[in-house]
Amino acid sequence: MRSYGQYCGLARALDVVGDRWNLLIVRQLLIAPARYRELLDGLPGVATNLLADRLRDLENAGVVERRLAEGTNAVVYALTEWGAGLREPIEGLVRWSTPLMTRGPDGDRFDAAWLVVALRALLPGEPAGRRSSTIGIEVDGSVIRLRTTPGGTQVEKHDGGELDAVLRADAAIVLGLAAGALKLDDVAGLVAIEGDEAAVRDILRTRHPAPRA
Amino acid sequence: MRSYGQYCGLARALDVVGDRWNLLIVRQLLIAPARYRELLDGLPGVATNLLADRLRDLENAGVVERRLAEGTNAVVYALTEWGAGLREPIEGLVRWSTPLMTRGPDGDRFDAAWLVVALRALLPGEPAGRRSSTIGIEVDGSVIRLRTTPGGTQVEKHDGGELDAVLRADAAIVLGLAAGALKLDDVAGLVAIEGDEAAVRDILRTRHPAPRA
DNA sequence: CCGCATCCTCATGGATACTG
DNA sequence: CAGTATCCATGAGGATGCGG
Repeated sequence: MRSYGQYCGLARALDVVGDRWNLLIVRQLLIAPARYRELLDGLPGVATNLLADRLRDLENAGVVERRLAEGTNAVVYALTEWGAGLREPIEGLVRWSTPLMTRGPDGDRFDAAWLVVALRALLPGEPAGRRSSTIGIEVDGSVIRLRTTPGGTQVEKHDGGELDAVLRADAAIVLGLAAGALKLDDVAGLVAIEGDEAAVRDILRTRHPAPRA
Repeated sequence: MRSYGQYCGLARALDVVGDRWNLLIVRQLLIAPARYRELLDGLPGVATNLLADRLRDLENAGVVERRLAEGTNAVVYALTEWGAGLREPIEGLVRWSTPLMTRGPDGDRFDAAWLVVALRALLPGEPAGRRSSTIGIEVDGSVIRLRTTPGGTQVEKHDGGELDAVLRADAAIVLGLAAGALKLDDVAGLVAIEGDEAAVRDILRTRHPAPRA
């Protein structure tokens, strides 16, 4: 990218990550380190030459690093510690975007893994006096796991294990609930809950302040 | 801009503000509402047709609004309430960028007004038990004012009035101090302080956690 | 002057085919 | 699978024009 040529933190940050696709690549790596092919699949619409270019740029800038998967010679892309620091501004953009998400997917593609980033940005408000629980969010067949502890809420892909409850709904409903734009009782017919419903209500209670359109 | 076509908050946010120059325009309007010509001057490198295009885009998206200056028919651009919500992700990017700023302005252009955004992003950590004070930061002939209150720190352009102290240094030093990368005693020869030095040290004490390169 | 609109050139992005 | 190479469409950047 052409540099803005401005001695300003925002301008220099954008010199590094302002190029098209760059922050979406970082989003994918915030979910988990990934192979080239996984990135291609998780970034529908990207051209393969662009992905290769951007990964090189981000590596040279110190945002991304190539690792070798254990034993094999397979390359795995991951964020450096500094690159992982982009989580904060990215979460800020996700919170800011909630008015853009309420109209639903329209024709846009969707990948349930993106919810790992979005729910983490939207859910963990002040850790009110909550009890610990583990609930699953099932969207589009995939399950995201939320683990509530007194310190905050962990959001991960679910890879099996015990769940106190499972909430099943489509993406727009889940995001609306997490952002506080929807109340569980308002969309009762569109949501299925199995297990400890009180734990689900509890986890949806605290959140960051949401912007208004 | 071409939409990413992804039902993801980050992607939709970037559909709105991811285009080149957009976030820098928002930066200028976070400093203060501005006329077209002021934006042109505060955004060195932008082409005038691009600025006009982007302002139209941002207005259609609901980020920016045109106002009429009192009495006159002069157009003033300002952020909507939603647009002002971009302050959080922008401040996150500014904090993330500190490793990029320590090498100083190379040949980059600089405008002291940009410090209003940067210092606000870097300085207000937890409001430790500090006393209230008003200090000026003079960089490049311009003065920024920091008003410390128990609730936090205000950062504004200085338009006259009482100051408890004035710190004079160049931009890289000021940013290094605000980010915590520099200690006042380490750069004593490069900084001039007039007035209540203890108030200056006090205001530089609390800040956000800074990322490492 | 201010607030844009037009025109032109060139760098970048996007889609697809190809290679180690 | 993990990228390169190629070709074409789009958009940025700069100069300039023009009405209020």
